[in-house]
This record gives sequence, structure tokens and C-alpha cells, in this order.
Amino acid sequence: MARRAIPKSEETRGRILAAALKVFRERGFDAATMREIAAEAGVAVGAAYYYFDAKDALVMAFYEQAQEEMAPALEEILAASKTLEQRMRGIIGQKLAYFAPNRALVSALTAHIDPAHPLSPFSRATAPIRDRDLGFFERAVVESKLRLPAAILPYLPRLLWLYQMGLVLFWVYDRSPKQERTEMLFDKTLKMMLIAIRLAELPPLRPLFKPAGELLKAIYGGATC
Amino acid sequence: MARRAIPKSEETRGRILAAALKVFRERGFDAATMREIAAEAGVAVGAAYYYFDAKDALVMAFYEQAQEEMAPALEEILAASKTLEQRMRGIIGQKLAYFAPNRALVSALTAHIDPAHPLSPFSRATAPIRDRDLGFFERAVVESKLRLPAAILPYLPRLLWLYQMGLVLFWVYDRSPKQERTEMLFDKTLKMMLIAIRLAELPPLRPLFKPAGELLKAIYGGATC
DNA sequence: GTCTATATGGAGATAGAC
DNA sequence: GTCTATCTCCATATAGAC
Repeated sequence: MARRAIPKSEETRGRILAAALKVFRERGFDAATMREIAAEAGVAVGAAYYYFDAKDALVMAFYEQAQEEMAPALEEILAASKTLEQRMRGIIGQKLAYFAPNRALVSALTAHIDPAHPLSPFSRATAPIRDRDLGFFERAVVESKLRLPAAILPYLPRLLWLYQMGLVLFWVYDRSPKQERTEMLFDKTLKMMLIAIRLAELPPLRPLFKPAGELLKAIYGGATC
Repeated sequence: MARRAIPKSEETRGRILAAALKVFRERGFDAATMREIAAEAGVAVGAAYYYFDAKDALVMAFYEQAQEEMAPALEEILAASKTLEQRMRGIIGQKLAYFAPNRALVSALTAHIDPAHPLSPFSRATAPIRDRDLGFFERAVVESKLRLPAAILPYLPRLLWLYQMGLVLFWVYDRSPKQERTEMLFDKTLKMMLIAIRLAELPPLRPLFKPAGELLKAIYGGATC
């Protein structure tokens, strides 16, 4: 065997992960059992535990795989568009499209908001994934030469990231046909945000943005989220 | 036995609920077992299931008890204050104070965001509780003679209710001493909201509030949330 | 190192005696 | 109404074959 070949163990691991995602998709996370997943992958339960310490580890692997697989598309979006609006549309559109087949899984994950839970998007364990993801929003902001009060601008990428999390949350439970409500929410709130940014430096709005800057400074002192 | 006396069954039920809340407080919802709860109440597991169909039913009973017990204080707040600011401070302060001893339980409940889950604050099952709670925000708004674009005003109570849910969510996971971050978040965002309301009718802000009105109309067409 | 077979212990829930 | 005894099902652990 050439050492370039994918080792057999990698193949098995991949098969188990794929099987898990399939079962999660069909049943949701909670109802899916390790027995089922192992059966779907054609291995014994022990084999699944050999590759993944626990059921939760399958979810973490999903996060990592998602990030890995989405990265090229996100890069392309940044390269192909200039304005913040285009970029936000591109990034968030890409995420929703990627997650669409896995809605049942993603919805189960909303159970973990607690930053103390490893699978939470705000946890230490997910920090590398989060930071890398934040990088896309940073680049989207920095390269689009926005005017914004100095007390706010540095926090904009994190706010946009949070905004995206909220949108995904809404989308996960959006039962309207083709998730058109999410579409609407996204379209209108994005427009509002861009208008607000444009108006931000008008004198009458100063009393609004002053407390905002103070708040951001206090909340993100050097926080994890 | 006079028929005014509390029936023995009510007494047992109450004892089981109190025991459950105690165990939830100490261990959190997930870690608490029905065996423990029954033991704490001095009854058999079967008895607990006689009064509460499932572990989840204990949570629903907690919601109802909380609403019942908080109502008089909320009434008093509405009676004692006039401005929207005072009222919001009063209502939300009261909620956080009431929930404080039960943070571990409330935090477990944030797992249910899915409107399809009966315990979700957005579910059908919790609609009566939610509607009654919304009533307090409606009264807080209506009686404080605000000026706001007509496309927005009718939705303000629901927005405030949602805002309150978000604050509680933040508070539940706020590990700062005395939850001072929540305090800060509440204070600043409330001020921003009031300033925004005051500015809302200025001509330069019209482009901001127009899409907001459209969005609200589309999202709350006659929705449950 | 990879994997199968089987065991463990604990959870929520229930049937039916009292 | 209340309790005891028991069921079912799961995530996970372990022993050891290849």
C-alpha cells in the first residue's frame, strides 16, 4: 500500500460519521441511538466508541466537517463580492444551504446554549471553530471600508456573527414553506442594519450609539463569546 | 372533613412539586431523577407519576406556579409606576428576582426553544401562560402614551416580551459576580430602546422604521409567538 | 491498532396489588 | 390514591479476538 492511500481506519471513521449524520437527519439527535448508528455503518457499537468517545463527539465532528467543507465556498464569496451587503448575503446563504439537509441535527444542537456545555457555540471547546468562522466576518467588514463610530466598529464582526447565529436559530424552527419567513427576516433586518450603519454618525443618533459603545466594551471585555 | 379544607391529594401534589423544585435547584433538571424527587417528597416513584404524567409535567407546574405567584407583584408594579422605563425595570427586575433561586432549573429549560416542544415558551401548550404574561407588557405600553409609528406600536408589547426572554436567557448563563453583566446589558439596552422610541418619528429615521413595520407585519401575521 | 460481543447500571415509565 | 416490583431502553464500559 502506498502511504498516500487513505488508511483503512480513516475510512471506517468516515463511514461511522456519515452513518451518524444520516441517522441524525432521519430521527434527530436525541432519538438516534448508538446501536442504530453502528448498524447503519455496518460495524459493532464498540467500533463507534473506538473512534468517537461519546455520542456528543459525533456532533463535534460534524461541526468540524461543516467548517472544513464550507470554507472554500466562503472564500469564494469574499473574493467575488465587495460590499458588506453582498458578503453577508453570500455567507449566510451558504450556511443555510449547507445546513439545510441537516436541519434535524442542527435543531437538536440549539439545546446547548450554555457556554459551559462543550457543544455550545459559545464554549471553550468550540472556540477554534468559532474563531475561524469569525475570521470571515472580520474580513467582510474590514475590506468594505465602513464608516462607523470608533467605539462600535471593532465589535461589528462579532455582532454580525451573533446575528448570523440568531438567524440560523430562527431558520431551524421556521416551518413556513421554503422558509420564506427566514428569507424575509434576513432581507429586512440586513437592510435595516445597513441603513443604521449609514445613519450612525448623524448627530441626532449620537445618544443612541454612545451607550451602545459602552455596552459592547463592558460585555466583550476579553470575553469568550 | 369540611369541604373547604385542602384535600389530602392537593397536599401530596404540592409536596411532590416542592420536592421536585428543591432537587432541580440542587442538581439541575437533567441530573435530577424521579427516584430522588419521590424520596425527597417521602412518596414512592409511582405516586409522583400519579400526580405528574412525566418529569416534564413538573416543569409545566413550575411555570404555572411562577405565573400565579408573580402576578400580584406585577400588578403592584403597574399600579405604582407610570413610565415605560419604570415599568420595564419593575417587571424584569421582579422576574429575575423570582427566578434567582431556580437558576439551575430555568437554565435547563432554555434547551427547549423549539416551538413544537410543549415546554417551549413559544409552544401551544404554554400559550395561556404566555398570553397572560404578554398582558402585563400590553398594559405597560398602552398606559404610557408613547408616540411610535403606527406600523410598529401594536407589536411593541410582543417585542418587549421577546426582549425580556432574551434578557432572562443572558442572565441564566451570566457568571459575573451578582450578574452585573446582565444588569449592565439591561440598563444600556433599555435606555437605547427608549431613545430609539423617542427618535422614531424623526424624518431621517423613516427609512429604518419602514422595513421594520413591514417585517413585523409579515412575521406576526397571526402567529403564535 | 481495530473491532466484536457482551455486560453494566441507571433512567423514565408502568402494571397491578393494597 | 398510593405503593412495590418490574419493564424497557439507552449510553457507555469492558474483555478479549484478530
